[in-house]
Amino acid sequence: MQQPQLDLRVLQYFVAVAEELHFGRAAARLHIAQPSLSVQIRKLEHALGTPLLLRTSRSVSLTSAGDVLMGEAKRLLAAAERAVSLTREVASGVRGTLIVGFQANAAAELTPRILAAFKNNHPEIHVQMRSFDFADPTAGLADGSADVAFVRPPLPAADWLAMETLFIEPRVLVVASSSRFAGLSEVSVEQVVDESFVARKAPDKWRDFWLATQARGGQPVRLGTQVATVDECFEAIMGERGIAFTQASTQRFYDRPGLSFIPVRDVPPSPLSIAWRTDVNDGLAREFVETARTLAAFGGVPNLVDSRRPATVSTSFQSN
Amino acid sequence: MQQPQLDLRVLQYFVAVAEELHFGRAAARLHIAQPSLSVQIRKLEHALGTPLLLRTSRSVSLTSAGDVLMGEAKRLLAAAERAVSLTREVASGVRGTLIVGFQANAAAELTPRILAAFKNNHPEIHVQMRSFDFADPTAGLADGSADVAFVRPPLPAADWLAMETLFIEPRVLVVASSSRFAGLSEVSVEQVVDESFVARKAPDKWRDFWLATQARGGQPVRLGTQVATVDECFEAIMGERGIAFTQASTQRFYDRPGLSFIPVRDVPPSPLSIAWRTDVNDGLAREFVETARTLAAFGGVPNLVDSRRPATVSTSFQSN
DNA sequence: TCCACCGATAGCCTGAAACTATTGGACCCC
DNA sequence: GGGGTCCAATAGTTTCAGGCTATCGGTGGA
Repeated sequence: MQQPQLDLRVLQYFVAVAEELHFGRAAARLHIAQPSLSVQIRKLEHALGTPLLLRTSRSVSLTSAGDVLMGEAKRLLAAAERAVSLTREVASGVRGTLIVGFQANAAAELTPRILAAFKNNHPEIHVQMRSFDFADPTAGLADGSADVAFVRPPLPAADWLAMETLFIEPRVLVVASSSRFAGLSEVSVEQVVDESFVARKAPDKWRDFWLATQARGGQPVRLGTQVATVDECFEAIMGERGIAFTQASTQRFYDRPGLSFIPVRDVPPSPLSIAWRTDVNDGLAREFVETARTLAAFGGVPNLVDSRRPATVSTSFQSN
Repeated sequence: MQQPQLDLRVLQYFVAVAEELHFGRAAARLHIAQPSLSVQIRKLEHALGTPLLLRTSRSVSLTSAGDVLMGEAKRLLAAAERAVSLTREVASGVRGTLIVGFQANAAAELTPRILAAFKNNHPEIHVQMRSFDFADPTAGLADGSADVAFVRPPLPAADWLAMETLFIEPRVLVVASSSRFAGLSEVSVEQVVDESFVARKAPDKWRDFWLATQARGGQPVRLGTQVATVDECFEAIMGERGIAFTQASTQRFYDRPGLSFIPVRDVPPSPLSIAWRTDVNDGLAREFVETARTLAAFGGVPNLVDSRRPATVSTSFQSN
């Protein structure tokens, strides 16, 4: 993150001038003197490296850049104000908070719909999405830093953990575009058994699931780089430091030049589940789960393994 | 718009501390001295009226308000940066701009889909949505301040104007909840012919369309308040200064306590069209129209008059 | 031609925010 | 339990960004 070299106050000045198209009136509206305003706008233009306003001694008009900036500035200022009041409301307890843990692309296409529906039903609740890296497959539930989470089983069994599968999608192989596998319409695990695999820095059971050790017929895995996040993973793959399996939806969220996604014949699919803690009685979390279940039943995620699967409740791993 | 009393620089300071959970390291990362940082954070907390960080002499942690603010701050900073680069790109001509005029709720549920699809097909183009009040039913096309526009016919005929209907929806009557009409399942124009109507400050033909003068059987209209925007209109209605007709989709976008929407039996429906200028050869505008047409064919707007209507091209008003 | 309008410039002044040095509380370890 | 270390807070100083007033200069209308 760079220094934004942008000052919201100056942005407000600019919006005032852009709306009034008159430095004098804008200055009056801002309760500052006209010369101060002129100077600030000039500085802003200098900082951006482009004129924003065309002035004659009789009129002021916006350049196209100024026009764009005005729109952006208004949105920014509104967002800033919302941020302030949101923070105040959370602080004062007026507004409750639900922290939703997730990894990578969360529940894929379902995520925005679930969030929209939940916010619609609970406008007084602030939903905080929090991303977790591979080290915690429970996406924050384990240490209580999330109230509810989108997770990908298998998770370590724990009696305080409950989850419900929203959908099941196939896994695909990710390779560098330069790889000899790139462009194949399908591969089998056997074909890639001798390749280096990018491994997730995660609990053994989870790491092994993503290395598909079960499907290798006892063949040991050649380990490539270890990674903590999806981005690191794809970075490693593009750098030809290994290949990896991932859920099919990542192709739709992370596709980029240099990567190639190939269906795999004989790797078990990956469920996407919503999980929560059973040892805290969190009504909001339950409502969120309810919303997620409803939306999942609607469908809308492409390329599922079995879209007719009924929603079922299970405690981690095996049924209870 | 209030003064945001928020400084992006300070927000950046806060994010650094929130991420490092250590004033010394954060200060080093920001290239400032630790005491300066402490002071700024304290000021920020004071301005927001709430503690954001819990400090002991051995550790720093986030309060829930701090947690929320961190998320908001990151989004704000990212948005600020995007605003800067967007403005620069537009200024340098790297990024083209398409200005889309609209009124009220634009193309209703279709709007975000059209925008998303267009942005997907033209990631290098910045789409600027610009709202217009009733005074210009062409939503900026007339004076060239929009390249393409969502409009609601009938428009004044003009040979430089072309348009294409995306969908047609019924019109409904809007009244205050306290009105004797509120709660009726349906009304006829005859029933409300003696009421005061909120009139749009607009060209006669357009104003009359929205007063439904054609459907009144020659009865003159009692004019209530004159309004320039939808918000003003609903404000007037809630203040019982008149009632009005509006397109059905407004109910889904502007519904609020104090307003009541009632289907009307015998008022002609309102088409929503995409319009552009024929006297400038704007490829982007044509592409936008194309996208809109395609998405409209998909449907997805509830409660249409005739969803089987084929897309047809016509110059304003009558066919050409 | 003169005047009114309006943005830019010049010069001054104040306060916000940076810096350095130091204090004071908490934990660790012997 | 006392010395050492870590770390945030406080004190006091300095600098400069941004505000102000006064004025200039260019433009268009009367």
